Amino acid sequence: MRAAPTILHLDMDAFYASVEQASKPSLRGKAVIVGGLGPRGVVATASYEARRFGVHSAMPMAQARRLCPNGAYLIPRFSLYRAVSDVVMALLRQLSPLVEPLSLDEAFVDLEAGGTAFDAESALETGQRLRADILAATGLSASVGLAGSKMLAKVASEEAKPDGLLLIEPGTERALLAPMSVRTLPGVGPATGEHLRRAGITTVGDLAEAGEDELVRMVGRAHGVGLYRMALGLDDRAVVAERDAKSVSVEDTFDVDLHDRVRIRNEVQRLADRCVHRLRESGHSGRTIVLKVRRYDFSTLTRSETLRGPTDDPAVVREAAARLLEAVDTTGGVRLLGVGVTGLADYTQEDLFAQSMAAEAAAEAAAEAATAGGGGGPAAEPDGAAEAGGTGGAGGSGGPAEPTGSTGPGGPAEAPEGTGSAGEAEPARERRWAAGSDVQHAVYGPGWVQGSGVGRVTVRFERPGSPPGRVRTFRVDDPELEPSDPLPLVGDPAVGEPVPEEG
DNA sequence: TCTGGGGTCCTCACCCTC
DNA sequence: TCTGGAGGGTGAGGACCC
Repeated sequence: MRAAPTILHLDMDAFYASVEQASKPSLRGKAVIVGGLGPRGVVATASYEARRFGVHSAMPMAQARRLCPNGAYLIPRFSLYRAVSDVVMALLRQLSPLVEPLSLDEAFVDLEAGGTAFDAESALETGQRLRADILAATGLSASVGLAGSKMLAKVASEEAKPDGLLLIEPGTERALLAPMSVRTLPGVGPATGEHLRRAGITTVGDLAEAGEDELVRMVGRAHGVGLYRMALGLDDRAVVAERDAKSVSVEDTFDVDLHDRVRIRNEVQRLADRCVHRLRESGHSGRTIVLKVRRYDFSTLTRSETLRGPTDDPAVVREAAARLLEAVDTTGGVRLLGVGVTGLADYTQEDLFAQSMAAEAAAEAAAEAATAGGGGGPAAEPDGAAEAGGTGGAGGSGGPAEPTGSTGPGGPAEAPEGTGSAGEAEPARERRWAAGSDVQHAVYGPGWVQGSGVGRVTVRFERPGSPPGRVRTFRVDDPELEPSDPLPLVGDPAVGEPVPEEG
């Protein structure tokens, strides 16, 4: 029996760029590129207009600017994207409790589990209604794929893009997949694609013909078996609503390579603090600390250390990261540093310590209450507190040090939370306005920064739903100009108001 | 003007224990 | 007592995804 095509894959079209176009009416129909604007930035998303110039995600910004010199280049506004994503995910959850978000703009939905679809016809209806609902709620277009498995639903939505819907009828999978490039399949990236190409395998049909044994020989057990099954259109992975995070990390690429060892150490400490901040926000602690270093030549290495128990203590993570850094040669320069924590838990070593102390205290109290002078002491060592002597860590630099009893609960006061730059008092600095960011002017109202430089900032005054607005230029320190929060794309009560023409 | 950030999963090597 | 193999934990790196 074949599975009914009731797995839905939703993919918002050019999400970040589309949100920017919806929020900035003057950019509709124009090439919009969202990404890092620094000297080492890359493209996160390009609008379909920009893609016509050859711009695509993960491309270096400098290259994008050469290909599309007249595009609008904007920094990402994640808070707005997250808000829009929440609206979309809520619509999906009305269809089924089994919604598996993959990112802000993508998700799988098991329609059958939600009772909203049971065959091709009802699935198509649901998909069309969903696209209409998303458009009404956000003003954005989405593509929908429907099939009997996650892999095929994703292939379908990819084929449906942009702004389309495609259902893969059960029984037609193999014929549909056969002529497609191997790169269509999830898990086949540039390296595997090239590996297969050298063996004369370029299409999904070639993969199926090669056979499982050959694929396992070429790309390894897990990957080979998976590829072969996908080539046959087989995929029985379930839609999973809740996934536990497995790691938390932060990293920074520097505009220019760092050479100064002291500066590098300081950056690692800052990253460790940021990482712990994120770790705590997510309600986790972790046992393995990972330091990532990308050197001047783009070679990347990681060093890790596993502690005896999970921690969310900034001092412990900082010390571990510092120890790991000591073992890394940074001569020549460092372009990226990162600190991460894996082996996540929802308790800490300190919790266990506190538990064992409480258990001991209770045992002592009980013993005292009994006051039978025998004094056998607490019988059982609480297993959380019992620590085997050797850490068994081979090789490494001195073995993992203990999670410093000295930095107990509460953590050190000097740990800066968040990303703030070194907390020295600085003289008043020229205000900086990032392209694409939201502003509010006392006279002209809401707008966004189109560009800035030589002491001037250019602002376009428009809002979602308004006609394209006018551009005005101000001094960067104009007191009437303030940064502001993004406006909602749909349902902004002020949208009816005209944008002031003259001031 | 080369190549972000935050993840997941897999593989391999090495060491240790049973 | 010695030896070999299985299997787990750890550390490092690579590929991939959005």
